[in-house]
Amino acid sequence: MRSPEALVERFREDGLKVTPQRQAVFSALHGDLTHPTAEIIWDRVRLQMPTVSRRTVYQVLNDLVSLGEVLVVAVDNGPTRFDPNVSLHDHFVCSICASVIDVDSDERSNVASHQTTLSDFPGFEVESVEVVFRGKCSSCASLPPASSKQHDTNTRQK
Amino acid sequence: MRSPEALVERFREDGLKVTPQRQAVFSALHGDLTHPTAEIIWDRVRLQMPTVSRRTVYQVLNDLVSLGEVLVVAVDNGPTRFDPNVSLHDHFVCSICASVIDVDSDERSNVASHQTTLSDFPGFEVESVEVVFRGKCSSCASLPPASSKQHDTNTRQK
DNA sequence: ATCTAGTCAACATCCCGTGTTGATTAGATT
DNA sequence: AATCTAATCAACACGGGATGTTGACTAGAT
Repeated sequence: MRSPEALVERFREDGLKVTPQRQAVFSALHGDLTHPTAEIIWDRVRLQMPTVSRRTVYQVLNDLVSLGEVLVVAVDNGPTRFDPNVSLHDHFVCSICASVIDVDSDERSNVASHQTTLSDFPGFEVESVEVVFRGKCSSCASLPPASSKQHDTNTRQK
Repeated sequence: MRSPEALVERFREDGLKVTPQRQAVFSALHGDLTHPTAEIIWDRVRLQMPTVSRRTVYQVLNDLVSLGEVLVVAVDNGPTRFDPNVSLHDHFVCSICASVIDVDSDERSNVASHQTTLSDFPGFEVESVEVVFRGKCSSCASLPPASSKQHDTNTRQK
């Protein structure tokens, strides 16, 4: 995602109005590396603009995705997470706290070779490749040394 | 996922009863490479057992996931998809028809090097790595040569 | 034959996201 | 400054997916 200022340009060029609500979403999302949900962004925007509607924030986020300025991170079954970082990178997903962390992949040359593998599938058009690491983040890995239930995949934090 | 017969053993060993409903889910899922949703499995089971409840099918699927016999595929925001193939493989996701296709990855040695990359994150415990390819499957790539809307990311099939 | 886990129906509830409507506000442009 | 029109708002309803609840009943496992 470009800077809020650049997005103002972009929106104007596309004939979209530059409203305070949209700008508030721009700055709420700018530089965020935590892959927030729409609800989180809404909460954040309301701190500065208490009357903004949920609908509008969802709308602006979808607009940003449609423009390719923001990516949707699809790594779990929870609510949609948004990623303003559209440059090439991977993700680590903590199986305990569900946090998503960026992983700069210097080894994308290796992944590129995966694309070669897909040439076994004639007619398929590969547009992107993402690598998802799963496991425990440093916080969750150090927390409960004992009392580890096995296969507790039904547990989900609220 | 093991064979329905082996799962019968497994369930008995774990003190779980081997009911016709559970066995029906076993065979409905066995050898399925299409990553079906719970609703699809429910429909399939009802062909042979019309009175089975939705609740029970969801329950059995969760049981299978908890036992590690079935994996959950988290590649989009739609309903949960189940994968009875627990061996090491990757996925291709069609951005048009949302179908998920297995990709045998002979290059997992490359991906292993990604795990090395994560050593930059002290304290993180990587448990699994998956590669997700996105693009158009052969069917969807050949269908509409013209009339391509740009950035139509809001469109979703029912 | 008994004990108890499973199952069932028929609800309700929750979450996430979107559709609707009609009134109002306020960018963009002239 | 006036106009046109997109955008926003409130206050809803709704939809899909999944789970919780209750109480009665069924049927594995021993």
